Amino acid sequence: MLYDTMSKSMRELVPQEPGHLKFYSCGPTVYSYAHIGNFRTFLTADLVVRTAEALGWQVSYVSNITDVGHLTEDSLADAEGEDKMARALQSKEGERFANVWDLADHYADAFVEDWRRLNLRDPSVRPKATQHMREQIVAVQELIAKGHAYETPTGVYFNVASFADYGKLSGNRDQDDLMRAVRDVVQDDNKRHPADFALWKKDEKHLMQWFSPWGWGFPGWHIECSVMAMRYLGETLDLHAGGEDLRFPHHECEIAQSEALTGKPFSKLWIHTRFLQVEGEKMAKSKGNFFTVRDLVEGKNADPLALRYALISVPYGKPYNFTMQTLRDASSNVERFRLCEEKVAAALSATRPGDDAIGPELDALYDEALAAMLNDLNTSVALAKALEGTRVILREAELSGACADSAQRFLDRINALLGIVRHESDAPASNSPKVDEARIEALLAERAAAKAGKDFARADGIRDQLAAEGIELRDSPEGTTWRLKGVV
RNA sequence: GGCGCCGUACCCAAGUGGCUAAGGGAAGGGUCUGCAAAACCCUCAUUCAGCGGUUCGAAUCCGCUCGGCGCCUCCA
Repeated sequence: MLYDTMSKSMRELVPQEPGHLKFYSCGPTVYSYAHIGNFRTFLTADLVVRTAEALGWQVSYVSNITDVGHLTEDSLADAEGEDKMARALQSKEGERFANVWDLADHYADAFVEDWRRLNLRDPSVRPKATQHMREQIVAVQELIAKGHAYETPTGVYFNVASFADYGKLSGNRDQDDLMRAVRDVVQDDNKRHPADFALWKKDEKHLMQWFSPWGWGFPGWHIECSVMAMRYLGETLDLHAGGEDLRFPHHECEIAQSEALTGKPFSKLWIHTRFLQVEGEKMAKSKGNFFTVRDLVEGKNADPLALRYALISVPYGKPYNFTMQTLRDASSNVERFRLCEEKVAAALSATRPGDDAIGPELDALYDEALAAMLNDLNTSVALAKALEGTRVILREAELSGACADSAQRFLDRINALLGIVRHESDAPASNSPKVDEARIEALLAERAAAKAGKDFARADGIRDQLAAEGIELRDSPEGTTWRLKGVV
């Protein structure tokens, strides 16, 4: 069950081909590092995939990378390269790149790195817009042939008047009304209707350009997703996802193009992830509350799993106010899973005799977590059930071998569903801590000696010293371990 | 002007007609510990922004008021 943005109601997601989900999720434009708001949206897609897989479905999951810098749709076509990527190239961070292509590659690679750090499943296909130029040109030609598009001196435009359903997703049916409200709309006199949108822009000065039947230029923003989605998933998708801002115009335009082309529904269901706010305000660089994944993970030593936990802790359909406190809360929760992993690993090798006292309870909790995810991805409840499971595991003084097997199964299944127990990819889990491990070991040895000699003042002194450096000690009968605490 | 969301304990937050209003964090008490930390156990909303209404019954439905927020051709 998912909340479908098109019908504005809860609808059951039923794949056209039983047990095989065809899913497209709009990816980022790679002109900068992706921020945590971007990732809330991609995390939603990830959870859809994981939930479908938990059901035993096969999932064809396509998530694109937009590596073409698009102009504002209504800007004049002579925009002198003033698109997002060109602007990024001219910015301070962009100076190190030789050209826009290098810039796009760099940020695309960084994006995939962050993606894996946050434990997102790799899509079946991660197509790039620049690698599907021919298909885009062909699609535009077809739209012209079918009378849904026309050429002007500045480009090729989709004729909105030719598609009666335009506005069915966003509710923006009254174009005059829309025009009245929108400020700063630059009119292009060559367009037949203000709402017509570009399929192809003629521009011989653009930093990225391709040759087409209409001369040199570049494709409109919306056409790439239509083309790539249909190329890999067929004419009708089961589900299409994206951020709430994409509902209009991007997805509205995708529908118009795709359905004009095929005469078939473009997607059965649509879901849109609400925007993330930070410290009560919209994220903005000027407000100082703008965070990329690497800002938090590298700059603040945040555990990537904790960040993932925090970002999925509120269901995708609700507004979410991200704060540093939320991240700290998430850290202690993620720590619980880690403790369980250690405890279970130890119990597995100990193979103590005894009954499986916790198996049925854990299985029930997993079922409840899955049921919550099936209910419009209710991550709050799913996470609560997962946490209750850790309590069940941790409250046992000693896990029997049978209990350990059950606990392991629970952790594996929870991790497959929510991705919060352990890292799944080979990507570096976190940055190598900038600490001198040998020195810490030496101090721990000294402290152990001090403790043995009842010199507790010295022992506590060492503990305080390390604590000041963000290193937390834990004494146990087996000895002392240490770990680096995040500084968020 | 159009479309839409939210207001639940100190904080985050689930619950959308009916058993004791999930879960986490913080806080307080206890077990453990040389002392801590971590872990575990216990405590922590007669009440769901306010006011009316519908109903045998509402945090949940309807209306109004107050407060906060998002999207509307750059944006996840």
